[in-house]
Amino acid sequence: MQGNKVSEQASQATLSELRVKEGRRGDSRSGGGWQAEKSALTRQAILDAAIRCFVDCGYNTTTTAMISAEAGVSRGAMMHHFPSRMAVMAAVVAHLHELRLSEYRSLMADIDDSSKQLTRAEIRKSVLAAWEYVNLPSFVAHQELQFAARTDAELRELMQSFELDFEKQFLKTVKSVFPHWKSLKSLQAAHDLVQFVMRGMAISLHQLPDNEKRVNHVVELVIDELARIYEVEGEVEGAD
Amino acid sequence: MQGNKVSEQASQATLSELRVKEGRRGDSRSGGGWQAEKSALTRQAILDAAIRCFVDCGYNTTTTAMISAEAGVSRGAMMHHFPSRMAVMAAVVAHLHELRLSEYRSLMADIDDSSKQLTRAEIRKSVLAAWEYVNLPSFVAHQELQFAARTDAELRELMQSFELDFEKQFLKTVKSVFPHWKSLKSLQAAHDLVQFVMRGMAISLHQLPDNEKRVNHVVELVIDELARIYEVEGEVEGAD
DNA sequence: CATAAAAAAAGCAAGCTTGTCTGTTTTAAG
DNA sequence: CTTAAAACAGACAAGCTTGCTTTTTTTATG
Repeated sequence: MQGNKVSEQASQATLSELRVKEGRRGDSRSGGGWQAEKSALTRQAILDAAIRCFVDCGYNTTTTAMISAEAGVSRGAMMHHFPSRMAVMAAVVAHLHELRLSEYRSLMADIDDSSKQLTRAEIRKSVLAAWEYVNLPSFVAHQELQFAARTDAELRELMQSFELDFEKQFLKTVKSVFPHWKSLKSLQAAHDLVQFVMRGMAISLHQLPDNEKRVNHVVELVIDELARIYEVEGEVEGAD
Repeated sequence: MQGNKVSEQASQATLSELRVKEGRRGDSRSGGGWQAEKSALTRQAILDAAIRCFVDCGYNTTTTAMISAEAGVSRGAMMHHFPSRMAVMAAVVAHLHELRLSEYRSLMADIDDSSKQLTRAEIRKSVLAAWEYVNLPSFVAHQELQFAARTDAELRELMQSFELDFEKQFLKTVKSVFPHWKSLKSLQAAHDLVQFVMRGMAISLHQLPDNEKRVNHVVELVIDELARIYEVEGEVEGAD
């Protein structure tokens, strides 16, 4: 039905390499348990492989065989860790939850915080960070899941709690980066504006011409608008 | 794999009704050819059914059997009109191209045009029209196609020319509604901003809480920004 | 009415995906 | 060394989807 090839051998070797890196036998100086460690290792390999599959082939067309091949493990081994396809998806959802938060925080960490006043340069950095963020594999993979969840009740229910928590943590991160933005209401709206624009661009850019110029122009508009919001409402405490 | 039911009998009867409405036999007073008309009728029924399937079950999980059942025709009949699954998709793409343009123009037609100066009320109307637009079944169905096209080369190539033309017609419509917006460059950017935001909201709103309030707030921000852009650049001819 | 063509309906084989089942290897423990 | 459990590998049947083929019905035409 579809012929997207995932990275052929790029990551097949990863698991093996990690295995030998750990010392192949009897070398369980790691104390606690080499078995558990190995188990966690293949688990991670499967989860990472699933993310790559989502990015390259999409959620629906990703088969269990595809994931196991990409991870470099047999289907049997995979079914041992995850008894069903949906079990893999559930684990991926949880994995992406942490990964995305971590990556976003990392991107936002580059912004000069704790300055007394919020400058336009910092706003710009945060918008560009958001743009980088939606171009990460983790975001694309999550987008595949979220999009599929629209018409997949089981997946939707599975993701629901994670989505809620992510929203909370996401906004929390923004607040910590912009502690001088007083009005929570306007900050929420500004955050939403940025996220909506970024998501819309991330989807549209795949097959549009001149996307770079258009994206840059819209990014500038968003920066302008954020600066305006901050001026008007951001400094006034209890304005809402 | 997934249990979304499309409207059970809502549209099964549609085709039959249309058929009897036309007079069942010998009543070919329509002159030119009842056969061709009937053929076009089932064709339309299949296309409309496919759109409903996309909205309810998504592109990937929509099977040929699903479409034919929803359209109220046998799979054999469907294969007669469209020799393969992808042939149906190609026809749907072409159909949606016209449908979406028509619906968007209809939504934008409510705006008081030909007024000498662009008012904030008109800007508001256009933004709300864009929001209505992305909530139409036609848009959702197209979004399913476009999203699937990211990882489906065949579908992507199929849609490419339509996407380009749609962009052109889309912007053309905007220009005709806002003839007083002088700077084409800023109009393009404003249009992009609105589209990106709307697309982002349309995707996000499916599983977020308080979406209505948040959407409304962001809509207001976009209106503010558009008004600002129009003030700054819109009136100045040849500013770009 | 007869005939050819179009349209519609139904059946069938091939391929793919999932989940389970059985067998083998590796690790931990006595 | 032996044994139990975990991890791994591969094979299998069941179900579904697609596209093709065959048969029947409907329409157009002489």
